[in-house]
Amino acid sequence: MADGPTINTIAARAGVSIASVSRVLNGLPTRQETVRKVMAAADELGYVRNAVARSLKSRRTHQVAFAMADVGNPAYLAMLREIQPVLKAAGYRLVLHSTDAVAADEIDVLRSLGERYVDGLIMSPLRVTDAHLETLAAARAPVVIIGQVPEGTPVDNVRADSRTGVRLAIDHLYALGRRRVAMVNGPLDTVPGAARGAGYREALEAVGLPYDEDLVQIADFYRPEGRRAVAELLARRPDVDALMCANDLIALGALDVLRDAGRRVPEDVAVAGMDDTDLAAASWPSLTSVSLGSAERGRVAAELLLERLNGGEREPRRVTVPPRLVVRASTAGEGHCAEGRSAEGRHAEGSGA
Amino acid sequence: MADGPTINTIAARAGVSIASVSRVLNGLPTRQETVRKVMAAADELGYVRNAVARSLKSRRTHQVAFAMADVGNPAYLAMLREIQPVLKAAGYRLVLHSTDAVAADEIDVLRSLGERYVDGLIMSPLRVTDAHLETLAAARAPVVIIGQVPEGTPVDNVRADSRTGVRLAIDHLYALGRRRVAMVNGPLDTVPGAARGAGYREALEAVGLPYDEDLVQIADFYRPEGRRAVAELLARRPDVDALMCANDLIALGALDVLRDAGRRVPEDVAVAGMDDTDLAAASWPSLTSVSLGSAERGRVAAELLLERLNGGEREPRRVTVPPRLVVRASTAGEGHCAEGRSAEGRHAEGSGA
DNA sequence: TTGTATGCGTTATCAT
DNA sequence: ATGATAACGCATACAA
Repeated sequence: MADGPTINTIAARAGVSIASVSRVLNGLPTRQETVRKVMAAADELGYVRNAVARSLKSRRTHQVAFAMADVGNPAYLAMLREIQPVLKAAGYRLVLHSTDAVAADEIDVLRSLGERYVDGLIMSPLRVTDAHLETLAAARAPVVIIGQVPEGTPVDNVRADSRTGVRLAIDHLYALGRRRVAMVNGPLDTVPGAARGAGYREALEAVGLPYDEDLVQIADFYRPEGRRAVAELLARRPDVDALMCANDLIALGALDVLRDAGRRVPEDVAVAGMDDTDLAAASWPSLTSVSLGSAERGRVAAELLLERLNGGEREPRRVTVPPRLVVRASTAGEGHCAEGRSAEGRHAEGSGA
Repeated sequence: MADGPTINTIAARAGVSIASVSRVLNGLPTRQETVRKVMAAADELGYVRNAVARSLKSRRTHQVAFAMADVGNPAYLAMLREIQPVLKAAGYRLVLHSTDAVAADEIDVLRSLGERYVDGLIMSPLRVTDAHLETLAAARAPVVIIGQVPEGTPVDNVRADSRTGVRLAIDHLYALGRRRVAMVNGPLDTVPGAARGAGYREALEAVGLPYDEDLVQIADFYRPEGRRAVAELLARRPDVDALMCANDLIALGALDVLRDAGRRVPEDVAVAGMDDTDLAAASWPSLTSVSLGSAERGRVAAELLLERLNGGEREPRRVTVPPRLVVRASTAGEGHCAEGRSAEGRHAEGSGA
């Protein structure tokens, strides 16, 4: 852990100037003999370039930040899994921020771009406030937002379409013959909650089912909340034959309650979730879920950012990633584990003994 | 995104020297009037300290790297979830590396410490080779290894004890009256596989059960592999009444197969996993699992690193985190969802609409 | 081809 | 209390 050698050390050792050392290290045209001497000295001394000094000079850190609301959230992790390799391949390091969905923290991250420790930022805020937009406009580095931003905001923007996502699921349930399709939605004052609620109404209308307030139940986006909500719903409307849940955790809660109540899934009640997290494939019965393309959104965001880092200025771009319905046992019915059994062998075991 | 102001800009604006600006910004004793002028100028210009220049001068980046084998692995994520807040609280940023468990990549990360873009590193390698140890010895920044390193390696080291972990589970199964306890282990040439195999033999001996080779089946640490292995095992030994699985994914595969075979869990066959990932609580029946303290190992590693970053030199320390058995429905029996229903409401929903 | 000298934005030492 | 100035390690314009 002793102090490492610098180009000065090498220059002295090789008997050349620091300029020559720098040139050799950067592959600029140099006499063979000099190259040899420098490389030899560098090797012997175990020289490694100082990234900080290099950044100060070049004004590039080759670091990119990703600010997620919560490291523990599977949806963000799906993004992270895609973002990481894209950045790595392009020679960028990833700096991770967890903001706990606190607006002030998110704004701090935006401001901190002025410190110039990263070349750009990918951020996925839960909701975008005016303060966000203000800071965003003054951001000192390129930013890509995963989520909803108002029209005209001068940043690249990657969004999901959960509204259409809900429609996909409802169409599917309807096609299976379900006619009393309830919605267990998240809080309506959240962006996802509002969009999913709207999708539900639209979808019912599209298939010609009446909208019945009795069939809508609000739950926070957690499993215990899902249990509570579905229990209430069942008490009020024991005749439901399908549950559209606003995310996988709520859906898992629904499965718990239905099981306890002796309702078979999917025979008596079909259940669909959203987000298509790892948990959907792990549950039993495995859970039909609407993928909102978290992974793809992450990948696209990373690509947009890289484009801007390399290419420089261009018009802000907006990309919407289409949802996709992943049908599993909780709605399909034939052979509970039909799907959900294919490609989930991706998690290697890593704990030491 | 214009070029930000520097202390020179501020000095000019405030009519003082850059030295005074720096002093004010760092809270060193300065005349009130000067402070006022500098702060005013800084505010108006929206000044933000350049972290790169600062690092070059101070030789501290306030960044720490965490190198995990696979961003997708829940065990590493559990570590990350704990590491992140600890570092954040101490004013450090987190740089994430995913090495895909490739030794060469891990060694690259160790070498890259010479670039001085981080002040320290937490690394969790799948296995530690001689090349690792060599590079480790020459590392240019403090390193904490999560995993097994040979006695005498000059780094802080946090380890799990999966051997004892297996014993906990076997004791539990024995106490429940199970007498034909099979082991579905990972490959024996991996560190975890070897340790868990040893734990199994030990545990059997401790409770007075004979070791029967027929009851041991090897599977890779994935769910489909778990299915394959358990199917073979059942064909060979239909009389097993308990399965000790080397990780949760294998255990989930076991549940699949047992269900298809019409064996009730836990009445006919009890199943235990390892790692206590999120999946264990999501499955049905919920899965009894041995926690190897991934979260705590992460936290301890972060604390050890911080200690060294603040305190400077001291003897390398070694911490072993004890395992803990988390009993759920797959072995407990009374009311399938008794446990596993408590505290898994932690994942907020984050996907935009 | 090579060396000298300057600047990147800070912090810190030294005079004043 | 403040200002001029020298590093920190590197890249490069310019001179030789």
